[in-house]
Amino acid sequence: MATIYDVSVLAGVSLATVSRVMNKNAKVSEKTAQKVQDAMKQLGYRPNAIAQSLASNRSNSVGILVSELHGPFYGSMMSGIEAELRTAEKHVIIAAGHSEEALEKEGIEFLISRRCDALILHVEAVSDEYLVELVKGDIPIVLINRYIAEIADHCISLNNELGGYYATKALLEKGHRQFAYISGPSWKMDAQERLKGHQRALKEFNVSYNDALTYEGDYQETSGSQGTSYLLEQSRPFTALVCANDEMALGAMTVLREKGIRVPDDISLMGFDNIFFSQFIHPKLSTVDYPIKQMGKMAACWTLKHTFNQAEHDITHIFTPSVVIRDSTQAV
Amino acid sequence: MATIYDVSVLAGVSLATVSRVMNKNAKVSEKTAQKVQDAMKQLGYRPNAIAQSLASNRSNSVGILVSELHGPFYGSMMSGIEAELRTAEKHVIIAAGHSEEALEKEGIEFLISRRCDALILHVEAVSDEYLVELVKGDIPIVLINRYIAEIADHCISLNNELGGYYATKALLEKGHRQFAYISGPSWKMDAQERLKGHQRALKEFNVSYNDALTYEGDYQETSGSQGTSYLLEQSRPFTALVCANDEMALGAMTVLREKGIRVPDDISLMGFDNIFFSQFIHPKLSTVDYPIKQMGKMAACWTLKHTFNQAEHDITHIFTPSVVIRDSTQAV
DNA sequence: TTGTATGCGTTATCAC
DNA sequence: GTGATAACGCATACAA
Repeated sequence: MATIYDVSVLAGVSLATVSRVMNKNAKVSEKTAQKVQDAMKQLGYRPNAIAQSLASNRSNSVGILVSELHGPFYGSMMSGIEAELRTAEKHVIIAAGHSEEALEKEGIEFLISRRCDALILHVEAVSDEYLVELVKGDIPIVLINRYIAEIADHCISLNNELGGYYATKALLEKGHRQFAYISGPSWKMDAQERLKGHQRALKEFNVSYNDALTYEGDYQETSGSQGTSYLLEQSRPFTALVCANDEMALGAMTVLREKGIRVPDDISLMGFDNIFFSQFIHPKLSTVDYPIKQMGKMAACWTLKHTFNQAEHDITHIFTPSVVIRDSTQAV
Repeated sequence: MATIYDVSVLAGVSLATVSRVMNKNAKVSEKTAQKVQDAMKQLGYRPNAIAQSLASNRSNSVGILVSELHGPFYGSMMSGIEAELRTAEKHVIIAAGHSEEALEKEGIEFLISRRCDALILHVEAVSDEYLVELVKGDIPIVLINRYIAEIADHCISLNNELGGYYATKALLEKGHRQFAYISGPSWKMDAQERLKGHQRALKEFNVSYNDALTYEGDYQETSGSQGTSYLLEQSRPFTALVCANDEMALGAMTVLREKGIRVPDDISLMGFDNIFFSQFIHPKLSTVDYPIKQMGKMAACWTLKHTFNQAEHDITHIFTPSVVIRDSTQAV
């Protein structure tokens, strides 16, 4: 693979000059520039980004850590980030943390070791302290879907508690008083918050929260199905089933249908996230909108502002969820 | 950020020794090794992967190019690749090509410039010639979902034509004789192949292919909806609707339901890909299984074999699709 | 077993 | 405007 040196020889100029025409950061005469361009083309020269990074101490890339590479949620997030960064001619480097502390740390190490100019992290397993410490380092870091007071200006998050509150309140206002709830993993902050919001809404309407009608899922379809089966077996009647995310709501819907329970006639079903598919399933799922794509975009803007000094971006740190009522809920 | 030099000074040894204990590739006495480890810990030393790459000419990472970062198809593919590579302690660098020639080339350039040790490409817009040429370069490249005869051993692909054939044949065997078809973008190879398979099956059963009952979609839900509306307007009856992928089938299902047309009672619906969601929608979608996750895994194995000399992997180059009959199809 | 010296492909700071 | 040349942080052949 041709190097800058080869180009300089062929063009009959110095290394420095070749570098200059590549980066257009200094005056080079029209004539020599042309010679260099020709030489580059002739050799099929491609700059070695690794060497560039080492020498310049910047890589024009931002690292992204997500829990999983699949799934509608992370997909939207990655797309939102990438789209914004691409317009700024920055690249993304993606790693997966799999919601495990060791892997999340390893992923972060990897991204730092690759000398990303900034990091966008969706982490769930590492501690607040670790993150606070990390942020003190010399590489700009922004957290997505996580709020830590001490480093609030590094956080782009959704008010999950409010979302949980809205979801349940919407049902309460439709007259529902008997609730079942399928939560996310209790160790995940967002799952906790959403449940808290659910409970707050219940309290506000003087409906007692029933622990026996709460099931802890893992945010996947299958656990939504299992949870629903479990809840139905409790033989305590409920008219509304709130799920902590759309995937589990989908699993729930499948089981309800199998058991001949009609949605929303017999049971109203509420999801969370508003993943793209939720509007295509039947009945169309009522849910809470999580503007993850915009948040990804915002995180990308944050990095542009803090790393690449594009000061024109206004950053929204906390996003507010909104209820989307479709066909899976009705008044009781 | 501490460098290897700082560590060597603190530990009172040479640069080379520090390098040795990092890479464990040469004998170092227990004692000095310990000193070095301590120094590294004390300084919070992290090796600079960029510098390592430059010096050693390998990066322990493989580059992946996908069309989009979102969507169930690419999500599964990326996950499959990453899972396999992680067990081999290799990292993954992902870029998006957005099915546009310029962006795909740019993405490839990026990955090469980052000195990935190998590339796994899902490209749709670049030409065969370009790829053949690319493969001649010094970096190992494997293509996923694309078959080019000249470089067949670099391809991991599905027999899309056969999939299309199976899909339609399954319906024909159930007695259907009036078909409508929603295809993918006609410039995409896999869309062409699937359509060909569809036509072959029809021919085999002496059913004439009707151009007026074919709609070209873009593989997205929305186009499935649009296509279905269009086909219905043709007022030429059909009992079976074959979609070139599951997302479009989902869009189709939504429209059919809105128009009061029952699936499968009035119209049988067939998808393609067997995305995870297809088993959770109602009625459960009959489809053609595209083992994209395993194919991703296989592509990863290919790179391990060709780049990192892990010869133990047996590579399957062409995967065979299989029909999955669920609830959206029935005999006529 | 350990140290020295050189090179990897660029950028950037000087001079001229 | 252009050309030497010293970094950048590490790996590695060669010595010791």
